[in-house]
Amino acid sequence: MLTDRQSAILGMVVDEYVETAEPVSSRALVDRHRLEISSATIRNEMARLEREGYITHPYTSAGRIPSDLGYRFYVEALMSEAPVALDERRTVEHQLHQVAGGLDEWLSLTATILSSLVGNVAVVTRPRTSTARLRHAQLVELSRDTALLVSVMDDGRVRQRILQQRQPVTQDQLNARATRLNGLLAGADAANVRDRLVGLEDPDEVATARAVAESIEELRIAEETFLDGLNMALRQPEFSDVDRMLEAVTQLQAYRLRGLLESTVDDHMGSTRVIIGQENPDTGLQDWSVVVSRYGDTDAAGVVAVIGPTRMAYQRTIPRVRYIASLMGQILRDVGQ
Amino acid sequence: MLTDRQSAILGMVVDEYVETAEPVSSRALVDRHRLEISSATIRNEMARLEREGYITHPYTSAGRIPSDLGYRFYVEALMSEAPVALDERRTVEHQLHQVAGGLDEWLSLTATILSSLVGNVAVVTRPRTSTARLRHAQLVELSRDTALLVSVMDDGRVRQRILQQRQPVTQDQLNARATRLNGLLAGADAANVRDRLVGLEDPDEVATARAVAESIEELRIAEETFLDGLNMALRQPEFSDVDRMLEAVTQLQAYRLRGLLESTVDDHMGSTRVIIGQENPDTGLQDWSVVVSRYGDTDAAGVVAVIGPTRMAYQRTIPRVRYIASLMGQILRDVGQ
DNA sequence: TTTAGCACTCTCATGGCGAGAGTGCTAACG
DNA sequence: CGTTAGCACTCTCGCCATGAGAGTGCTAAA
Repeated sequence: MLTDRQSAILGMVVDEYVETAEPVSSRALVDRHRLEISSATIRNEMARLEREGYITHPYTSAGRIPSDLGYRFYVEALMSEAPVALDERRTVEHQLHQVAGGLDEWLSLTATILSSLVGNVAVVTRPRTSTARLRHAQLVELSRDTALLVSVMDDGRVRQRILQQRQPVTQDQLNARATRLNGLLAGADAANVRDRLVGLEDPDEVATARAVAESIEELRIAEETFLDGLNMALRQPEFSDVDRMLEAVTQLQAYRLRGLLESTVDDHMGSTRVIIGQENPDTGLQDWSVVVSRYGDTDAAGVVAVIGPTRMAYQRTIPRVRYIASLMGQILRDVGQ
Repeated sequence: MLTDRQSAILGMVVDEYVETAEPVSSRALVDRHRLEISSATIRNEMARLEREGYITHPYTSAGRIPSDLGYRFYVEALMSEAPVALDERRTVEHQLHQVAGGLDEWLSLTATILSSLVGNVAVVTRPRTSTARLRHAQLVELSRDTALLVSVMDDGRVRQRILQQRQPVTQDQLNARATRLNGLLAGADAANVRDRLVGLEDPDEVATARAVAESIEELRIAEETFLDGLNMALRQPEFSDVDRMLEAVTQLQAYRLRGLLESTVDDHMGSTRVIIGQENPDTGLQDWSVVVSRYGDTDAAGVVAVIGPTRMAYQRTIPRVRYIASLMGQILRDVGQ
C-alpha cells in the first residue's frame, strides 16, 4: 500500500515523464513543484516505489520512469481527467456534422479528428449489430450472363458480389428471383441462413442464395477499421530511432483491433477501458497502450480507440476517447434507427 | 549524345547503385565487371557524364550516383526488363484467384501482393467507368422516418446513404418511389442527372432524387485507393534517418494518386508510365518515383502503381506492374461484363 | 586516347576525455 | 525515527582529435 506522499510522488513522476519524455530526477521534482522536502527524501521514497514496482530507471544514475504498474495506478487512482474544453467540442462537432458523404467518410473523418485531438493513432470500427440480419437482397443485370448481387443488412451495411450465371437472364427474371429470395431469407442471420436454403431447385438460384448466405457470414466476421494519425504517433520521442519507428509502422499497419470489440462487449456504454503495455495480450504491442471505448447502442455498436506509447497523456486521452464515443453514438441515434 | 561506352558506364552505375545504395566508384566498376579499361578512363568518362547531367556525386570524393536524368535515360534506352518468372506468376495467380470476398478485398490483396513483389509501396484504385451511369437505385426502410438509399452504378460500384423522411413511409411506398426514380434516372451520369429532376413534386421524393444525383457525382470524383507495403519501402536505406522516414510516412499516408488516372487516360492499355523524381508535379514527392499502369478496358479502368525512392529496381518493377495490371484486366474481364 | 601515379579532399569510425546529471549511502540532526 | 546534507560513485553524452580509407582530379608519360 502506498502512503499519501508516495502516491503524490508517483503522480508527479508520471505527469513529468509524460510531458518531457525524459527520466525524472528527484531534484527536478523539488524544483518544479517547490516541495518543502529535500531531494534526498524524494530519493528514499523513489527507492521504495521502485522496490514495489511502480517505477524503474533505465540505468544506474538516470532519473525514474513509470512502469506499467505505475501507469495503471496512476490511471486508476491518481489521475484527474482533463475535461474537453468547450471550443474543442465545438470544433469537433462542427466538423463531424458537416460531412457530406456516406458512413465510411464519416468514420474515416472521425479517426482523423480524434487522432489530431490526442496526437496519437486513432482507430474506429464500423458499427455492427451483434447478429446482422438480412434486410434485403437485390440483383442487377451486368451483362447477359453476369449479375451483381447487393445484400443489405438491417444495420445498413452492404455487400456486393458479382455472380456468373449458367443461363442468360433478364433484369425481370432477376427481380423475380430477388423477390423469391427475399421472402425466403429476409431476417436471416449468419446462424440460421443455411437452414432456410432447402427446397431451392434452379442451380443459379441456389448459387445466388448461397452467395447471400456467404455475404451475411462475411459481414459478421469483417471488422473494418479506419485508422489515422500514424505520423502523429511517430513524432513521439520514443521513435527517434529508426528501428523502433520501423517496428512501430509495421505493428500499427497490421493492427486490426482483433477481438477488441468482443473483449469489450461486457463493458457498459460510456465506460472507457485502458490497456497498458504488458497487459495487452498481443505481443509486439506491449510497449503500447490502448484506450478504447464502445459507441452506439445494443442494436449497432462499434469501437473507437487510441493507440500510443505507454507514455501517453491518459489525462487528456481518456476523456477525449469517451467524448468521441458518446458523440458518435448520439449522431448515430439522431440519424439512424 | 552519349557514346556507346558512356551509355554502358551509365548503365553499370545505375545497376550498381540500385543494388547497393552506395555511391559507385570507378574502381568498383572495373572490379565488378572485369573491364579491360582502367579506372582512370572510367573517371574521365564519369566526369563527362556528370557534366552532361546524368550523374552526380554527393561530395568531392565519393562515388557517383545517377541523377533523375540518368535514371530516365536508363529506363528509356539502357534497361532490359527482368521477366516475371513462371513460379512468380503461378504464386501470384494462385493467390489472386482464390480470394473469396468482394471487390474491395480483391483490390486490397492485389496491393499487398504487388508490394511484396517489388518491395515498395503499391497502390491500386478501384476500377471505374469514365462516366459512371446509374444502373439502379433502391430504397430500404430503416425505421419509420429514415430510409437507406443504395445507388448502384453500371460499373458495379455502390453508394449508400441514410435519408431522413418528413413523412413516415412504408417499404411499399419506398419501392414505388424507387421504381419511379429508376424510370427517371436510369442511365443518367453526373453530367445530365440534374436535368432529369424537373417535374418532381413530393419534397421527400425530390430529396431522394437529389441524393441519388449526389451519389453519382461523389462516385465520379471518388478515387478510392488501396495502399500497402509502407513498411517494405521504409526498409530502404534512404530512410535510415528518422526525419526522412517520418517525412516518407506522412507523404505516403496522404498520397491519394490524385489525378494519376486522368493523366494516364491517353495511355494505351499495357503501356506503363514511369515518373521519376522531379518529373512529378507533386512537390514533396520529388525524391520518389512512380511506376503506373492502367488496367481494365474502356468500360471500366483503374490504375495500379508502385511508389518508391528514385533508386528503384526499374528493371524488375516495370514488368511487374505491367504484369499485375494485365492480370487484373483479365480477371475483371473473365468475371465481369 | 589511355593510363599510371600522386596529391588532395572528404567521410567515417574510433577512442579518449571531461562535464554533467543523478543516485545511493552514510552520518548527523531534530 | 524520519529527514537531510554531503559526498563518492556511476553512467551518459557531446566533443574533439585523429587516422585510416576511399575516391577523385590532374598531370605527365606512353
